[in-house]
Amino acid sequence: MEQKQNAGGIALATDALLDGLNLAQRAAVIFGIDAEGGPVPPLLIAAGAGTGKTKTLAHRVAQLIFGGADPRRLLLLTFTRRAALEMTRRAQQILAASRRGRAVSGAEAELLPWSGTFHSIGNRLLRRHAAALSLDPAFTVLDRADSADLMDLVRSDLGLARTRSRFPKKGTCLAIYSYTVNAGCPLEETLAESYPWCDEWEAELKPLFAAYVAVKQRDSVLDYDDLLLYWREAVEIPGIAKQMRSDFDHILVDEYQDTNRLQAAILLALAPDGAGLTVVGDDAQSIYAFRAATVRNILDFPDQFSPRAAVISLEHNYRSTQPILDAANAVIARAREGFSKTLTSSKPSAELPHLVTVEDEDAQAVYVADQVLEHREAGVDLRHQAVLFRTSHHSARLEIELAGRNIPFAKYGGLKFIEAAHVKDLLAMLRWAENPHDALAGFRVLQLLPGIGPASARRAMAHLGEHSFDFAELADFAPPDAVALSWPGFSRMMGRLRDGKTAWAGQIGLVRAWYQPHLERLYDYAPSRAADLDQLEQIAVGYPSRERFLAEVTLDPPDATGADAGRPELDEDYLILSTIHSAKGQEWDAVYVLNLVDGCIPSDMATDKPAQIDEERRLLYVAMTRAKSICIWFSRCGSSAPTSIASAAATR
DNA sequence: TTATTTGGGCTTTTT
DNA sequence: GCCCAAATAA
Repeated sequence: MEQKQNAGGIALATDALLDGLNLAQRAAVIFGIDAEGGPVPPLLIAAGAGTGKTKTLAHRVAQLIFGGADPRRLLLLTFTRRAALEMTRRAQQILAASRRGRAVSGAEAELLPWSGTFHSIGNRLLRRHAAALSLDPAFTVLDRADSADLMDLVRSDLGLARTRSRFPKKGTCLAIYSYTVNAGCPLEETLAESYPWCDEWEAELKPLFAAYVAVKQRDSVLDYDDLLLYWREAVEIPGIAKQMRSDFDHILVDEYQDTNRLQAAILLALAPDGAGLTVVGDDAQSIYAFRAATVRNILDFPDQFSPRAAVISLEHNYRSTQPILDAANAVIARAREGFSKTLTSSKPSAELPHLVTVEDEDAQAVYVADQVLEHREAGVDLRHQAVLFRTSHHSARLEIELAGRNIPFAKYGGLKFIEAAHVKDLLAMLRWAENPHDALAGFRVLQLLPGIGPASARRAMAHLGEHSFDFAELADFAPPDAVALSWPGFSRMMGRLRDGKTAWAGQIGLVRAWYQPHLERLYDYAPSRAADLDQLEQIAVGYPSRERFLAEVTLDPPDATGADAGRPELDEDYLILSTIHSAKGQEWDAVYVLNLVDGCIPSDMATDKPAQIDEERRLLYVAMTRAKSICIWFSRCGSSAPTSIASAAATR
């Protein structure tokens, strides 16, 4: 039994912590952590698919804490909140298993209070430092759809609504803007590189984006990109940077291959010499270039520091059988750049992955459904099987087939619960109450009243602005005659949300009581929509304040399917349908990959440049490496171009 | 000024 | 099949 002493004389039970890890994993867990609690040099863990990345990172966290690190001064940045929770859970388990848990968990305080996505951590830090950044600490956060709506409002204000030919739609405008911000790439270049069909609108887009930024500032609203932008701005202010650096002793970043330049800049500012910084990722799984993620971050990481940062590779795969890995390796081997590594498995198998050629989508849907049922008969639960596809609508035909056969399923990566109109209505009321300057929220809320359209809504907001955004003053606004009867009830309700006497716990009830008749008037299927709002209310009671609830729900929306919110009909076994992007980090016994057809994978929109083809290749690689023992791809009769990714897989 | 209808047009992936 | 702008009705 190996024992070390740290400065405080506490024994480090190293063996217990390293139990069940292979050599490379152990090396990654203990790298640079000495018994004296001295500075820990920067480290890159290049972890291939299924190599125990989460386990290794969780052990490293535990090791740090054992070594004396304060878990409250540990920053853990993950790609989703699900990943953050998983990491915390496992670190806690490891600590408990080594009978030292009480030393760190204290009361019921969360083990790692600073774990989450870049965006949610940014949100919290910005509120903390709001004053120094001249930010309103009550700022509200716009989700993707809200941001697009705001872009649309600004566009009509600028008179860009009626143009000779079709102007890019709001979502496209936002995507372009977002890319320029996250990649730090000039508009002209962004258009030429990624949005060539919008090239002719450069002269209009420029003022549009400038106005969009100005309105966000005027209204104290931040979009997703702002959370990163302001954060970077904050770390460029010496006083704030110093504070933030001294708040965290260690920073661990998961899925580093999918971070963008802005995120890398923030990290570098927080840890200029790399001390305490650990990043984990797999360049072969970089699939978010469209969101300005750049694989350069992970490829260039070691050279950011002097001396160079250490790199430890994990190449032993515990998930898939060797034949599946052979096929996956063959796919990725054709990529042009990357740390080369070859995954090996400890699970030999005679069962080869299958490439099934079908006549058309109907045949594909029938075949998948047959196979799913067959595997269930053989003992593989539906929840251990997943169907993966490139774009959300690729599963449409299959969904019909599954419904027809009564096979329960849950779909990830499709519509989010939060995007439903009635949910947005309710959230807009709360958001407006939180931040009366949030004109977008106000605009939406006001138009819920029958008889109030864009023009009256604008007037009402102007009235509010003239009276220092005091909601009590809404009572004095003279609405159109048609609204005269319903106005007092409305203004009273909004006023109570901000009068300080109505506790957060009661606010949703207040809002819902007012909203119910409007819900029934505006939408079909009111009862099922009301049920959604029940669910939202359930989620809301878990948060201590309106501000926390609003931020969390927009930064980490629950799924439409309610899979983890526990809808009763989904408690039983169900099949997983998911986009490949949303399948990241997950694994299933059986995986079916739809539409290995030129135009689908690779997407017909991503074949212009070799770099895009490479990303499609990595996407297929991610899909294939989700499978533990059964992997079935679907190709189409008469579509096997020799250069296509499909043929690389088929050579197996 | 608001509410509803009609017809043309269509780049995916998500924090 | 959904989004969006323009036309029409109240």
